[in-house]
Amino acid sequence: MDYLEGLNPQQRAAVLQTKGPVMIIAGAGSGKTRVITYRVAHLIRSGVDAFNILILTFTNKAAREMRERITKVVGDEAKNLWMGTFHSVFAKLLRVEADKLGYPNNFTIYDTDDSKSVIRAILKEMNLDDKLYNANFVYNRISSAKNNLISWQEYQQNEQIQADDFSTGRGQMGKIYETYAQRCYRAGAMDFDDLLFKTNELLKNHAEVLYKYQNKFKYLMVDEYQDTNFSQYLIVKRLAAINENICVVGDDAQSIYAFRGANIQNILNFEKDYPDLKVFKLEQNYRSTQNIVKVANSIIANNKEQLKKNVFSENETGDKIKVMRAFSDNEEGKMVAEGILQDRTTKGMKWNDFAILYRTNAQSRSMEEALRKLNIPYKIYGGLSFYQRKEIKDLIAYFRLTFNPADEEALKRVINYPKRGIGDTTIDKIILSADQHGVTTWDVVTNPSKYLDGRSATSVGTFGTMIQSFQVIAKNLPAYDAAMHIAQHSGLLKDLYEDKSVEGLNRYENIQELLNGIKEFSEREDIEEKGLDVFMQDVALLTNDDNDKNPNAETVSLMTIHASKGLEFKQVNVVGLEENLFPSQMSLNSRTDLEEERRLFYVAVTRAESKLTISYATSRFKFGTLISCEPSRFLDEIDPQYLELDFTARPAASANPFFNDERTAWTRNTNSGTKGPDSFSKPKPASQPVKTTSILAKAHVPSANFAPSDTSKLQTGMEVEHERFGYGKVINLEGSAPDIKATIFFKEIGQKQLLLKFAKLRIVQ
DNA sequence: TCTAATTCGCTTTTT
DNA sequence: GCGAATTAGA
Repeated sequence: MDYLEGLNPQQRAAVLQTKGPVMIIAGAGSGKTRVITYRVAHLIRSGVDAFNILILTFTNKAAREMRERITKVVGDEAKNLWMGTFHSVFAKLLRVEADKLGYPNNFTIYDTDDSKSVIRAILKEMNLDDKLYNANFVYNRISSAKNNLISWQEYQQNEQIQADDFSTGRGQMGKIYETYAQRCYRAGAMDFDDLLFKTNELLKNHAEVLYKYQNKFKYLMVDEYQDTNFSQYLIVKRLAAINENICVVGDDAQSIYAFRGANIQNILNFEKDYPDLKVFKLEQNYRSTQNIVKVANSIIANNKEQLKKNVFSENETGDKIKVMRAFSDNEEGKMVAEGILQDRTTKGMKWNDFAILYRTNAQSRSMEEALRKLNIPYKIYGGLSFYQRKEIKDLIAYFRLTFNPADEEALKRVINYPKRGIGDTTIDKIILSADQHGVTTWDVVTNPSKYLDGRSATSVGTFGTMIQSFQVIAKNLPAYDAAMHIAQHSGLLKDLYEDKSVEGLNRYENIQELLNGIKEFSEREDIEEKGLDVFMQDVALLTNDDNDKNPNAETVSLMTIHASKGLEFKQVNVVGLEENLFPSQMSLNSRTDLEEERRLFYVAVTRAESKLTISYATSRFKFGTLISCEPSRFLDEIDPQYLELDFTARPAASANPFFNDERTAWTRNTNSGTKGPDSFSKPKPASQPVKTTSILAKAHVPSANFAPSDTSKLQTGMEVEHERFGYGKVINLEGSAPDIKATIFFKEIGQKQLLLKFAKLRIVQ
């Protein structure tokens, strides 16, 4: 029981309460992971069989780390715990029970791209306006229906939903949902939401299955409960119904996934579901300085909807929170990078003590450039995952098709890659025939002469035979050999090998890396079945951090705030505190959305242990144009006594001629700044609307006599006019006709490289 | 059917 | 200002 020492009274009480419904409200940095770890350890030490414990986490990484920590306390017994994300745990369960839902056990998991591609195809077939029925919109609408357990039948029968759709002119939504669901079913595929939706269906309609898992999972724990959606909520509720040994852990202040269906009410209403609920509040923050905790509290105090708690810290007071103003996104990057460099030198810190957090991935660019200039090593988390790269998806599509030949998205992806003369027309015909004859696309591919005409039938038939040969190989060879065989005989490896461009080389290396990964899998000793099919089962649910080759490298971390949840760093920079960026423009229409943004800011701030720096820029590039920005309203909400302002930045004189004094006058300047942030807002002249107008967004208006000149005599130093880019000076010419490339510095937009044969230029002099 | 050029839409976050 | 998707031309 030594693990109980070193826990505070609330933590200890939460660990010891192993029976019945329990809710642990864990403030930021309050030792939540420790409590979960020790609670599980305590369950096992008290005689509960690890096989009877199910722990649901939000990310694979969290599950992995938790398992490691539990292993340290209880040893190898931790291997027997069921632990993972909702999606991975229930995908595993569905693979066992799939036949009860009419699915094959080796069903494919469609990722978001697959789903949207299916939707796009349906919209095309139905001849619907793809502006009104935007694929993203349709996908989100179907996704949110599924997350609320509304089937396509219920969707079509629900008067409220129908009225909504008709009022926006999208009366076909129900039909699209129906077709989408049937298409997925025909392809033996489930999308991300189906993994939860179908689990509910299974538990609801098959009493014996429900009973089996209720008795298997006698103890349930759910981490990050504030981020669960209705579908997840009901799975948990159903599984816990007999024993009611259910423990949820979360923090309503850190609920940041409502946009994808998470329902904060799940945590706020938990008490209603379980009247004899025991609630434990962990309020002491062990992570951050008092100033950081107080700033966080003053931010979240602006939210109306929240559970009462008092997060406090007994750590040192710490530095005040520094607020920096920059004049552009690039300058913001420079200030952040210089600050990091300086602190590392003067305080003797390591690069991985620092993190830069931002609202949107697009912001990483200016940060990266600044870090690179100062030779600071950094790593970007998030962004395009390894498994989302085109070449990886291509090879995996071959694997998918091998094990589930009904998988239409995989078929569409590779039937003509590498090129085998099977064009769009033929592919459309395959899908159409499948529809008309009520068979799968695979039936068409394997009986081409029955459904298709001469020439295309031959090439399709050859493709089908090839996939059939892969099926034999995959059945008889270990994962790595099978994968290698498919990569070679599909022609994919050769195709990439022959591409000698930099990107091509990269793609080839990525394929090698995937194959290496499969090889490692083949050689693992803790897995008995080592077929490629077993490897494939997890692939769709893997994310970027599951492929982190060097997690302990000494680098500065760059990531979105969402990705930073659960992490901590000695020093944190939160950047881009601007209206329409943070809070995001999308959030400004409703209180609930705005409150979610505020919780996001709360999450960002509470990642910091000893030093927090916040910054904003008064102008930044967005969609390739420069816009001016106002400081975020969140800055005004912070209690100013904890802040220290750094408004020393001056616009660089030569960097951009369009930063004139008139612009800088818009924003607060140094003299009022140092006294205290009575307001970060710009003075707003009544007559002149200055709201985020794009000062350079307007296109260049060509002069009246604009006509492209003969550019064959163009020389360095000449002044030219471009139809859209405006006036500029030629600073370099390279290459030989007709491929002469000109480097031109345009007054309004800066340097550009143009190919003379394409560019329409008028020579001014 | 394939390739290259052009247009489009995008930037909120992700299992 | 980028990558995907669409379109035009061979």
